[in-house]
Amino acid sequence: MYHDSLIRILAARLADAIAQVTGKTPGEVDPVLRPAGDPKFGDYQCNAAMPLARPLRAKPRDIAQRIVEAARLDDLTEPPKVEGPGFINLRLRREFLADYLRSIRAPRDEPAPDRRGLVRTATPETVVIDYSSPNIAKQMHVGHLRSTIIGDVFARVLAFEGHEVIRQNHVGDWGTQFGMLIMHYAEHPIPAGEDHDQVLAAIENDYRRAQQRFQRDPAFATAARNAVGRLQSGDPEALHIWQTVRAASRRAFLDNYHRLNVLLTDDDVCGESFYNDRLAAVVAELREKLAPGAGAAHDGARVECREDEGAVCIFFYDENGEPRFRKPDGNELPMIVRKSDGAYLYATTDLAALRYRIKELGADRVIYVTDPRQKLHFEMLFAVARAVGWAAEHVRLEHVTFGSVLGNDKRPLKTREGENVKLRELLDEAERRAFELLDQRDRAAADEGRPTEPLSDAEKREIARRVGVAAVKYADLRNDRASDYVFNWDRMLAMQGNTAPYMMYAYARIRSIYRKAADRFGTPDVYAPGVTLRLDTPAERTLALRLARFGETLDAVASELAPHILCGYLYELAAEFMRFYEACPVLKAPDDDTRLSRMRLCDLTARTLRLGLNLLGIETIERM
RNA sequence: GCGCCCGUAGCUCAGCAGGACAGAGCAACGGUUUCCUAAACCGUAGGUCGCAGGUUCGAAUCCUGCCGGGCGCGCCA
Repeated sequence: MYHDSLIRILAARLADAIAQVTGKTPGEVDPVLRPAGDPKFGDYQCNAAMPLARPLRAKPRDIAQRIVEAARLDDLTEPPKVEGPGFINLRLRREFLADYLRSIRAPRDEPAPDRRGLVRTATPETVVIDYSSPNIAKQMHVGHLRSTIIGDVFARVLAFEGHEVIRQNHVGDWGTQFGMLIMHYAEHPIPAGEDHDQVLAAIENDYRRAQQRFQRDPAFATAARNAVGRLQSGDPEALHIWQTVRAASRRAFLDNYHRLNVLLTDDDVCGESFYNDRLAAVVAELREKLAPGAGAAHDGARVECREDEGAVCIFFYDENGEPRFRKPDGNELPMIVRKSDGAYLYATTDLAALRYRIKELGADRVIYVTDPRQKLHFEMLFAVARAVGWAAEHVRLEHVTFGSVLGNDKRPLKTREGENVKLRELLDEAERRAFELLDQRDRAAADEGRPTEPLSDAEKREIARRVGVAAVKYADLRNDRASDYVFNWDRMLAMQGNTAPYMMYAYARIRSIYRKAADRFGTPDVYAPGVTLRLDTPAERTLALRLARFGETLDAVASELAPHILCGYLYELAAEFMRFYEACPVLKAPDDDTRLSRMRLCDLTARTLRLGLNLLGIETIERM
């Protein structure tokens, strides 16, 4: 059994050797082990020798040679080669690779769901992830897409690694804007109906009308401001309207989440209103613990809470006593936690939320998935949480940002009318296009006289549904989350290259092989003890190596919170499977042993694709 | 003004804890179907890594400056 990732097994051996050469302990040295830049150099390369040349006063190639001589690698690799300026090139032995993969047991011998041989972390943490967070009384649009699906991948991956994940959907369900809506619905009926998204669209429309009236009708504006106060003091009519609007909004959100195949449920909703009755206490605590002079000094830096121009503010100073944040006029910039009129702000709510997450939910780590414009806000928020003592040193606070979705004009994606593209319209369009493509494909096959497995209309609709959603999500996740990306229908649903359908197709091909195998050979047990992996051809070996790297890939995805690394891996895996598929007949393999070996490689590939795609929140399909 | 982010092939993007000639997909051109789904596979062509310096045995990657684009900066969220 191998519980460690391939790269860690190799790195440990090399660290021992480098320690011998340098006279340090293995824990002190970095083997600088990387996947080989070019397959002709091997599978991995160790770049540790070059930087050692100066301190050891020796030629890098000589050092490399000494490392190679000290390293005990013969059970894992072919004899290492020292090449170029001092690279140590490593090529894994076929037997080791086969052995490593054989330690992945049959699904029936693993606890469900399939972990594909990967063990849970030895140091589980409680991780709160704040993501999606739409505002009520408005439909979800592309602006919510990234936070929702990126945050969802974090939730899935960290839970898979064995952490306790608590999802928090911090919906915007409180604020002055609801005064307008309350006044509007005092005079008009609140929309209702079966189609939750349509109901919410109608509410959003009413909201916009109310906003317009707010602008030009001073009496209405005053009434709306008063309505906020009525809502806060628990006036039954105001409360009823607010609750109805909130419930309608949440129903529509849940429909969207379900369709997007994200994990968020109604239980994960913990909106701004949840913190209302905690705000006063939070401000009181800040005033007490961060009173000027009370000085919870943190490595010289200082955070203090005091009144300024009638507002309760928090000021930040660095170790030299200089303000950490400044306004354009050069004066210091505080975080305001209570306005001069006594009202609280979203900064106050966020402070209450962070306190709740650490002190009551027991978070060791809090991850916020929002756009980068809020960077300054979170910098302040985290500084306060540290200074006031809510976040102990071991608690990690992270603001994870993502870029914008752009249209072809390189401006944030809008409809022709200049509105945000609604999530629902986006998914409808994706499904429609996927269905059309399926039809085209079948017609083309018929024209060329190629046989196809006939699909019923219901099957086609289901395939189009899953492919459409998968294509939208994958097209987003495959990009580095920090960078903006240009949204393009044709590219996304072209379904060639690095797209979800490509990987789903690879998966469907494997399932098809297994269906045919069952017809011809019964159901062979490819995980039986006698079945060995024969990695005789280059295509088989390449595929096997990729399969063996799944563990180290997931480690990287989790530690860098980078879904696109998983996308890249799955694309390489699918592409290498496609090459294997062309080069190595499975059902018509030359002999029984080879056939079973290849079928097992196929199943390992299918399991890896399915697990990997599921971690991205994408469902596989048996046929397409 | 201060701070942060971005600039890699015609297009869309990887690579950026420094490492061997800068990778992929799309588009272009050419090829593959008696064989497990051609939503596939193989091949050709295409780049002064925004510009200029610096550090280094070695820079797309680190540092500085400049050019171009975006974002943030007190009672909104």
